[in-house]
Amino acid sequence: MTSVAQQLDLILRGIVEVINPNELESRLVRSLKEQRPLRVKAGFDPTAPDLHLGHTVLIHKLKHFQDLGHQVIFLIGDFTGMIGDPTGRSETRVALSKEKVLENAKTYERQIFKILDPHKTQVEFNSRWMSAMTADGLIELSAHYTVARMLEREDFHKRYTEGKPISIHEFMYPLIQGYDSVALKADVELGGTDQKFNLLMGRDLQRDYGQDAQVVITMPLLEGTDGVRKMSKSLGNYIALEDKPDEMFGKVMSISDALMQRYYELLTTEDLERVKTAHPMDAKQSLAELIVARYHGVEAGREARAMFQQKFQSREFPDQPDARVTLTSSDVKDVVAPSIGLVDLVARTGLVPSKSEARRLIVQGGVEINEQKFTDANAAIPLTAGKPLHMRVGRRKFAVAEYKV
RNA sequence: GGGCAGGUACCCAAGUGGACAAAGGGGGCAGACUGUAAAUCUGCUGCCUUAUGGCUUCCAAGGUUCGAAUCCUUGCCUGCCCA
Repeated sequence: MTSVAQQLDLILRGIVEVINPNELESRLVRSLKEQRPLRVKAGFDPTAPDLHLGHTVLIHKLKHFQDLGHQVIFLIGDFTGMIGDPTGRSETRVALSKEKVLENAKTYERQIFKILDPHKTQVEFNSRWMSAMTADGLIELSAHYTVARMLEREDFHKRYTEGKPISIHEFMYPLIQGYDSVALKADVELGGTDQKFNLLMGRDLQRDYGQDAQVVITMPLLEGTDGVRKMSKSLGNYIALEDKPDEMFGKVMSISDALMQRYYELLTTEDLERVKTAHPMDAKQSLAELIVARYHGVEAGREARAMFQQKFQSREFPDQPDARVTLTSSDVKDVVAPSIGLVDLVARTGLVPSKSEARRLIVQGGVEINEQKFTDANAAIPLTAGKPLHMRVGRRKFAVAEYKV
């Protein structure tokens, strides 16, 4: 086994905070002495099995522990996911069926095992112990914490002072997350900096339940593609692990140079000094290729890069368009001189949500056919069998429309 | 349980009987500029058959009115104060 100093070196890389560092060290010492791996836990929401790069900051840290021989626990908060939406607002979270939860879990595994070793990872669901808990147990659990302390949590505090609604059950979130640590006898819990309150709850509860308090390690939140707000699905600024290679590549390329540095720092082990001296665009392409390769394979990474260069740097029509449309004689008015309205043609590609949107796009100069810009929405496009139309729809979408008699 | 204030488009937020598909901001999309960058500037941003056109929107359901996001009634939801 690796020495404590070496372990700390890897564990502390890239983290924001350890609570508390001395405890971490003594646990590692004990673990080494007793030949007992630490139980390292990180929890994930079951409703969004669509993992994105933001999540991987945490998963990579789990991987570090795993590589050091510790027991990694990937906890799926299916029970917490079932009781409601913590951010309040109007959208009530739909309760997930057992089948759906299992399905989501499968999806999770498919994604996390691109990073973690499936044979060494313990996947848990908190419904395992929470569903079995009686109302008595829940009341007892709630008695371990006070409302005043609950309101210390930043978002609760903010909402409370701003007069925004907070439902009672939202208080159960941190409580249950903390109790998960009790149930799992966690030695370490990892989470984003925004999870600090919930992570500390685990420490308090473990002490109350007669266990050693877990060590808490917080990781930075990765900014989304907008470069400002944290990466999240609901903000739409995310790069999902299961994004198609081209899409993933494109999203990475659209980030700012400053953000690129950040991505290199948190998502790779590349030398940051070398990145700074490289041409920003080359560096960005290399980053994009690296990330695509990690989740789709080396070959896919190379292809995505080539495709990108073709599509956007050389402005060539891609080998694989985003949509293909086949038109037949039933789509045209006059079979002798077949043609189709431009708005209809664009709408038919399915690359715009409505005909109004198609019209707007055309008027604003966002549509090209065979490298010629068309801005008259009412234009009729003549069709010839065997001569497919190569269309650019918006900035980054391409379609091929073919007329067949 | 009582009193008060609210519920407007993806989000925030104006509007308090007709000129409202509804100000403004954010976000998004497009154009220019570029390195598909970012920043900046400009435009667009409910839907539909050609549009000086039609249709559906302002929590929900009724009602008043020639006409309602705007007034009335009931219901649902939220916050504050009192119990």
